[in-house]
Amino acid sequence: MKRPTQVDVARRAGVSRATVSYALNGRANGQMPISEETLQRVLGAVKELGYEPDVRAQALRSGSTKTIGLIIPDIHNPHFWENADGVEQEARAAGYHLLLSSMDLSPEYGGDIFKDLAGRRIDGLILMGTFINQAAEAQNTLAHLKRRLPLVEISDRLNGNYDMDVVASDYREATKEAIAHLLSLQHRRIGLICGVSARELAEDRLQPYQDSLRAAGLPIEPELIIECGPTLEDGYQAALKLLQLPVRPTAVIAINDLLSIGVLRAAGDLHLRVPADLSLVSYDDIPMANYLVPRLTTATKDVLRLGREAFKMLLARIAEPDRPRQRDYFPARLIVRESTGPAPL
Amino acid sequence: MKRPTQVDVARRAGVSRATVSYALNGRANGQMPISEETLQRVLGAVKELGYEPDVRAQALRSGSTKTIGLIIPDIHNPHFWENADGVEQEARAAGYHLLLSSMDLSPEYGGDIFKDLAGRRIDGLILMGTFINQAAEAQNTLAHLKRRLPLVEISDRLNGNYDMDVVASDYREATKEAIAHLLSLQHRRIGLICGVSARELAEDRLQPYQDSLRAAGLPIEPELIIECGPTLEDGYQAALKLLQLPVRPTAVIAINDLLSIGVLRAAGDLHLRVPADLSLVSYDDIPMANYLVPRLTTATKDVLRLGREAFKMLLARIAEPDRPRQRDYFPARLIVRESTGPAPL
DNA sequence: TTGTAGGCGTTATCAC
DNA sequence: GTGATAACGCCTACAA
Repeated sequence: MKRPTQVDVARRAGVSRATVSYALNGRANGQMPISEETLQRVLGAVKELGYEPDVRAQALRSGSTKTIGLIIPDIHNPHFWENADGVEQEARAAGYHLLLSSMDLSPEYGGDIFKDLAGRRIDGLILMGTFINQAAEAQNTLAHLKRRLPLVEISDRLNGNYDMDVVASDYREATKEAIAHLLSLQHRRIGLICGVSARELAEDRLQPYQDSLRAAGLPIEPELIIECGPTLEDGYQAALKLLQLPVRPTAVIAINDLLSIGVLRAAGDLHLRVPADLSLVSYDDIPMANYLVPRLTTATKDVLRLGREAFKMLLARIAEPDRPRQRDYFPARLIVRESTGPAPL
Repeated sequence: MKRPTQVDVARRAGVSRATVSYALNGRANGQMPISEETLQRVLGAVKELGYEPDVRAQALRSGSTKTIGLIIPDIHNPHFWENADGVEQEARAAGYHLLLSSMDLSPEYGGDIFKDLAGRRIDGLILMGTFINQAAEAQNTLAHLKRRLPLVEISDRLNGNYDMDVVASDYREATKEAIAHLLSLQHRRIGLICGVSARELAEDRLQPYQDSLRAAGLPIEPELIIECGPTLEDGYQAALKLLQLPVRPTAVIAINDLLSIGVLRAAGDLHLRVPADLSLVSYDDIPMANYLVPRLTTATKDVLRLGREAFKMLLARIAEPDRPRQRDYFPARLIVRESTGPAPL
């Protein structure tokens, strides 16, 4: 069963193809006036035939696909879903589609997305995480990209290397808050579980962690900082190692809530109670964080909003490719719940 | 900066457009032989110019977009993400893209996907969950759809209403196992938290729950069955209600692991220990289930495999639209971990 | 082995 | 106001 095309509609309505096109879109632009009667005839024919414009042809002709790409670092972390949610909400409202790709699925820099956009399938791209910065090769690709494609970054720094639009929100201040919080609870040995898919993703926590400790006159002990991967198991193993140190830390900062679930599990295995024996702070405030036992003390970004703003920015750049670079910053803050308490004696 | 097209490549290589096309695709079919030398010239030109075929034009011409749709019921449940993962893995390998849509994002039957396919943007569609069956209107839409579009269902029943390919896996047997497990632990009051986005999604647990209890000579008490929504908070509230009943159940079955997290939280709030005071069984075996405290006793489907098989089936149907209906069944089973134990006295 | 020509369904530019 | 006609970039008979 073949689908009806504009030609069929035109025939059915007794007009030409061009007229059909005008009747359907031209009106919106207020450009081409169409007589009310023809309009109705066309619309009628459209309905009778169940005609739907072919997006592919439209895209080919108009150059725009009404689709944007979104690259996230790790599809298994709920944190990034929320972000995608925000982008999607806004995109949907604007009539755009979302092509989601995750770095851990397609390791070589979201290969598929890049291929897609090379085939002009997307009108713009939102990148999450400055980790793209790491490799020189990626730098090149990106610089190259920026010339052909509207790009927005959701980042943890306002001024990355590229001259591109950015919606930023970092955990620097929140980390200072967190350390201050732990210090005020008399913690002096504070471990850090640094498990992300790329090192750069953790800079905004690693740095202030060290700074704050130094500022408090505490030593930075390498054995207290564990780098690992981004999975639950990674968090679990890292915590196991950390908590079996000769002198156990009394508090642990895990770099995200997902890892924290692994930490809680490790604490359980070692018969440590949280927060009585061990305090735990993490980041992201994923929906689950407030339902775990204990509820997590965690830092939060308004991640939904971040996504929405990123899309708005992208849309603006699509509309006006030469506008000046935009930047936006949203603060994060610490939410104290139940996983932190006074250090054991 | 305009992108290079086939014409540019042809000019650069000193051949005609057709030759370029043959050099790039014809070879695969073994149809059109091309001299090695020309091939190299073309490939060289492609590389120099950084030419990438325009997928839109290819799609328009060939009628195929190499993209399939996937509709999942609830984007916030990790369980469905894993499923999508399976589909994506297989799809990627076959050079297909995935357009993901979730019922809770676009309530009217994955509106976007349907629009996409109307605009011929997808070559096939995978549906998750027989819940689509519910409304008569949806029935119609679907029957209509099946005529134009390869369709595969990932379902909990082998024989749905439509004559369409299906990859099935239900929790019937696993539920019987679960109840038997609980009964053997001396539980006699077993609550059920039935929180899904659509009632039909729970049939394979609700039914055997009742059957098994009856078979064991136990009454079906309506107050022990709570229906609620699919979110963490829903699970939490439902559990709170259930656990504050005049005569408390000693065991609870939550219809999925996400809800279970809410249940654990509620138990915590009421100072009930799991499994000492309360046993908990759930379903899906999301990655987190094995890291929660306590680790969840839960039923598992090989959900990754389900996704992969579904895609393979879809691909086969795309290739051969009139092949006989295919069905596949994969069993689920119960994994006993730490959240179940002997009933308190 | 390679080139020519026509068409996929739309939209934009002209005349009428 | 409306109707031809030419692109958009690619694929594929068919002819050379």
